[in-house]
Amino acid sequence: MPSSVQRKRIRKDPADRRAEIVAAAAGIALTEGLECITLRRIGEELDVRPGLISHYFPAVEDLVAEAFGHAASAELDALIPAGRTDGTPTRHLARFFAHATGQAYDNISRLWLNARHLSRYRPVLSDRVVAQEAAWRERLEGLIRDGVGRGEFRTDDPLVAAIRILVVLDGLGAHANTDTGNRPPAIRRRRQHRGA
Amino acid sequence: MPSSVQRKRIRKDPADRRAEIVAAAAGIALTEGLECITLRRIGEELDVRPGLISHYFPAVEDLVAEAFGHAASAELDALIPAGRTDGTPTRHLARFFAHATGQAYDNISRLWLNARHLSRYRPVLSDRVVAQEAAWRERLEGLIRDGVGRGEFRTDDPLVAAIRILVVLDGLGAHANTDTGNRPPAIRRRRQHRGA
DNA sequence: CAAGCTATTGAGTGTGCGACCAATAAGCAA
DNA sequence: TTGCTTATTGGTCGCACACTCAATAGCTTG
Repeated sequence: MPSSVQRKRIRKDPADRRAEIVAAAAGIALTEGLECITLRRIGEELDVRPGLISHYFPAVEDLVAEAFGHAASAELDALIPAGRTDGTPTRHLARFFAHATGQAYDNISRLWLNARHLSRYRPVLSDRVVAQEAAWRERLEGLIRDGVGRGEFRTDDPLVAAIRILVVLDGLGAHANTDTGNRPPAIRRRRQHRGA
Repeated sequence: MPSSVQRKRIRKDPADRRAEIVAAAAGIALTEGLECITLRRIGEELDVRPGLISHYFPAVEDLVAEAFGHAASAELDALIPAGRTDGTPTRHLARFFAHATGQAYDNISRLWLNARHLSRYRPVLSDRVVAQEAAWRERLEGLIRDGVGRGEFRTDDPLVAAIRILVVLDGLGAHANTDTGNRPPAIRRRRQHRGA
């Protein structure tokens, strides 16, 4: 009868189980950090033996990379929806800045910081990071290009403008783990977008 | 007679030994990363038993923090000398930019990235990072303030200008582990300094 | 209902880590 | 030279990790 002493096995469809593992790992990555993605930790999260995680991901590094990709691309979709049809570019960009400079974005900043550092040791993760960087850049560039087309923004080079925005965002996000909360207002204040 | 099978003990002055340990740890931190600062690794580096490192640093975390502080403050001194008497602020700032955007700075970028991430888990290190951030900010602010006093730069708020520079530098440095080397020239090109 | 496929478990291996401590010997002082 | 202080060693302990694999049991199919 005891639920913990003898647990009933739950046998799931492999695809579902795999997705479940990735989702759990992505959650851990966001809240606790990528190095907390261990066979034991994920197994505990899903109430499953560590060996099962190994079964789906023979090398943990692959799960780490997958988890990062999952979390990062989900966040990107939330930040700048993929198939924008509603709203103006200006409105979308404003939403982007509002979210990306808010406190709720701290976990994402931490994740990027985490992933960029860990990339030093994990080639598979590194590839994912590079891919996500490209995805974010392209999505933002597309938005800016759209705005330029509609006469809402002015810039000679939407790609460079996008990169500049992302660089500043990365620079601000670098302090997500150490910030004591006393940024000068001039830094905290959202920048006006401005041509190249 | 074999040097490795039975090593002659070398007994050093505690202060010297301690400094030696910190220097070795700082070197490892720069080249291999802060998580490679282990009792075994540092002991090997100095050809000494791991227990000795424990003797000087009962908690490894303290050594990690010390090593980071050592490396970071040494780099700051190399970047912007403490007691500037030679050269103009413009020249010093130019030197600063030249060095901080060069490839030789990659190890420093990696170290900052490393430290900022690890700060998430290591409070002692976190304090050091905050302190070094302040030191860098103040040193750069002093340089800018000097330049403003001499009429070489123009800005209403040297502190904000310094922070902006550092934020961009952090943003660029975030990619030290993943960069594939194909940055658009417009991003690579050193920015002109410009008033607030 | 029976049989087979395979998702899941349980148990074990080897590695590297920080921490701890009694024993040892280097160098200084008497 | 002798003796003392203490820097240094060698060994050990417990823990967490990834990875492996034979045994087990849930589900589906005939």
